[in-house]
Amino acid sequence: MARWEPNAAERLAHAALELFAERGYENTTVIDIAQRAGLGKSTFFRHFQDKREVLFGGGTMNALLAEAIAAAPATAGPLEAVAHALDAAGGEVFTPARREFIARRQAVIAANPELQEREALKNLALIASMADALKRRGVADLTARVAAELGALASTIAFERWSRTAAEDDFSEIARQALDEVRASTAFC
Amino acid sequence: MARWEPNAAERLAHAALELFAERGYENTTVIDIAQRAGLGKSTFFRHFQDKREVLFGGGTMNALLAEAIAAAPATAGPLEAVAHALDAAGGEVFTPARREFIARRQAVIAANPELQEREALKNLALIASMADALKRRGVADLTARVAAELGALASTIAFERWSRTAAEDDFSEIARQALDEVRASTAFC
DNA sequence: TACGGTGATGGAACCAAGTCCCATCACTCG
DNA sequence: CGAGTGATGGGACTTGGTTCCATCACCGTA
Repeated sequence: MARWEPNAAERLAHAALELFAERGYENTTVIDIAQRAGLGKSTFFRHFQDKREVLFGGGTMNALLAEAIAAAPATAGPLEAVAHALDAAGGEVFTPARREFIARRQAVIAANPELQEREALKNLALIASMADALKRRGVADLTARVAAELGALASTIAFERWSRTAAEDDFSEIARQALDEVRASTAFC
Repeated sequence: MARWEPNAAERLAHAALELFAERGYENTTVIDIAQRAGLGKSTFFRHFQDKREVLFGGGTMNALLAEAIAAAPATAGPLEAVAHALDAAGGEVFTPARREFIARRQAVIAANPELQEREALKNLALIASMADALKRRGVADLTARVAAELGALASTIAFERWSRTAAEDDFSEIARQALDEVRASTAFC
């Protein structure tokens, strides 16, 4: 079924992360990445829209969260539905097996403003996606936006904690805890 | 005091907005911008870090909001302090005189993902700046982050409404109203 | 076995963003 | 009037990103 070496995109993403970690994002050329993956520059841009995107390619995250929100029990309030989504993220994306990889990726992003910009935009899209999913459940517009925003904040906080854990803690549990703390904090505002 | 034609940065920003509105961001070259301002490419990059930054240059916003939060009455809670900051923004930045200009700028940004990325990052910095200012008032870390996030959301909503108003409504009032609505919405989460 | 179709690839030519470096020019001060 | 200062102009260069075309590996079919 597979021609040539398969998984070109995956190989490129892997090579890119390696090189970024070794020499930094700025000191790595697209040609460098392609060469390490045994490919050419053209092929790189056939698989990724631009150099940044090679770190953000696996993005089915939006759909995953939206579906999880849609699938939450009808009795669940907005934040409960969001909690459902974070649960799903813990089960499918932020798994113990990927923790190391994701943490290294995050370190690379943290070291480069260009990548932070891309991440910020992806995060906005994620929030919009969650808010839309909530509205489709009949949640009022503004409430949906607030809930999505609070969910994103909880997710960020949970991610910070989870990626620092040495133990193989479950992201879902950490996220639920973070979301509870965030919800409690709104009372003090 | 002034040599040559003064206000090079201002002239460049003005020329850039004109050209972006005329032909779009992507179809405008840095050289085009510089030429319309009567300057050279080198001079453009001497005044702005990159092509995107020409639309975000006037950014003393962070300091403005942080100072307004610091200056809020000691009795004010986190969200009241944030409201104070939005008030200041309405008085210094989102003034009736600049409404038209800012709205056109926003239209250009809305039409281009590259510019949206930059804006998203600036917005993150703004939130961090507000959260820091709140912490310096003794607000608990998490509460500060939540309040800053809610403030940013209120600001975004207020801006959407303000830039669409034909009348010369006061941003501060709209923002206060939006913040109240956001606060109320947290109860339904 | 031979042949054409398909899809992934490689590479060259090209444009624009951004950097570096140096010459130049306008103005100021002694 | 001459030296210093700071903004400018422009050219050479690297890299990101696009476009186009030739190539190559595999597949199905005759």
